[in-house]
Amino acid sequence: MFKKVLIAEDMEDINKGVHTLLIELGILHIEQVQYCDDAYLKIKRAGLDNDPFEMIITDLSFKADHRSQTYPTGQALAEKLNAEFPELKVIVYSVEDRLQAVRTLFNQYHIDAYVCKSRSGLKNLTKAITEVVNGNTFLSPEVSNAFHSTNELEIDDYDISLLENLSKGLSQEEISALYKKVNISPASLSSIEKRLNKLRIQFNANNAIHLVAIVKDLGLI
Amino acid sequence: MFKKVLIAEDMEDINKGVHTLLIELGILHIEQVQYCDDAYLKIKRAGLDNDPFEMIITDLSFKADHRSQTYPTGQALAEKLNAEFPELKVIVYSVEDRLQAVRTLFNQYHIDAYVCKSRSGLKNLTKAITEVVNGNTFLSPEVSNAFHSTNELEIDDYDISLLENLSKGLSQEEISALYKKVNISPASLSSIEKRLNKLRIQFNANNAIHLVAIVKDLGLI
DNA sequence: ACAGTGGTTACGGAAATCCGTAATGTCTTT
DNA sequence: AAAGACATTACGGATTTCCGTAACCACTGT
Repeated sequence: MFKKVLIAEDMEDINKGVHTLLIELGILHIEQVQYCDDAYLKIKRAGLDNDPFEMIITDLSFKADHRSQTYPTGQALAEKLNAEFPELKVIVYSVEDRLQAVRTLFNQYHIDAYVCKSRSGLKNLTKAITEVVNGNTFLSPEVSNAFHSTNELEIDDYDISLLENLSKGLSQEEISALYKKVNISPASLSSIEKRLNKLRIQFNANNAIHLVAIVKDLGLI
Repeated sequence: MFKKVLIAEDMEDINKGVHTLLIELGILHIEQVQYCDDAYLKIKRAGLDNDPFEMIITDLSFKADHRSQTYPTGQALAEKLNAEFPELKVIVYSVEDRLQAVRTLFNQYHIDAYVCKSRSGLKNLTKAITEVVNGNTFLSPEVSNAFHSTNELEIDDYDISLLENLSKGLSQEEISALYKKVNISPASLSSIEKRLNKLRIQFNANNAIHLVAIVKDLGLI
């Protein structure tokens, strides 16, 4: 079992719940922070002191408040940690169940486990810790089909990008202009319309609003 | 301080966090349930055994699963408890910060405290317990304007219904026709447009797609 | 009763979407 | 080099959304 673990979670109650669990698991040195920036600083300092953390358990979303943050989300923190402390084990513990987000965390930021907060969140968190201790990875059942999945054959990164920009409030014309600027092809309004039309048919959506609602529910964006 | 308290909260981690807090507050007899129906049964049984609970701390939303429930939400539970056990102190502990919901809980179901889950949720929960012990009520600062309500820029059930129908792919004209059919007022296309415009401003959304994406992210629909 | 307020409805024009058709481009195959 | 397949772009019109203005209620009140 690990000896030194950090918890990054803005909600006091959850933070406390996880803390109690870690104690029960026999972890001796546990530290807690409520901001990603504090997490980074603590890890950095522990490294300099030659007494590094072995693992961090972090949330994804941290409610913004008066303190401006370099790493506003667990995702940003994971990216930084992966670059600077690749040996540190990272468990993400979040309500988020978007498959695309989970994929990114594993593939690009090389996290070690992803646990969904849910009714049996702590059970899964326990399993995840056990697996990570043994050098394995862990994926909550809620998002287990993020990898060995049969679905979403037809849609590619371009489609995802399109849907994301739509959901961010860009009009199709603005997306066209954006793609022309950053040299993404196809960029014409006509092509974007056509692609969205294909997606609407594929997902049985009545209109763009419906489409975005559906793919958000599916966790594609 | 109370001696016998019940916690109703479906999320394991939060349940555990609150539990630890209650121990620290010196409450001797603490029981925990993850379903509202179990909460009701435990309270009922304790009453029959002449060893009633003095207080319950309950969440509002309980994620539905295979077990079908008589009281699916904390609100339903609060209503029942108010009718059957009026002397039982009730603290609602929820992420929900909709003023209308808070007002209903206090005015109709006579709960004793409402605490918002947030970064400093447990601090407020501690205050709430202290107040309730002394026979007072407590209201989280996040929703403190639920009663001294000068600002009424919140969203009501009509808005939610509108957003849900939008996300289901109905056009504004179809929604208008639907509302006319089932006698929901206002039903005119013009009013629907106006209401959506208000919501767009409120949520800083560029268009209807953006709006639906935002409220889905917020979990409003 | 009369102005004032706020909510509902009506209308019109600008913008964005939806959707079909057609032209152009690119690449492969022969 | 020609033909075919397929992706990209262009264009036009119908529909829908967006947004401002204004008329029409109901209700309030010194």
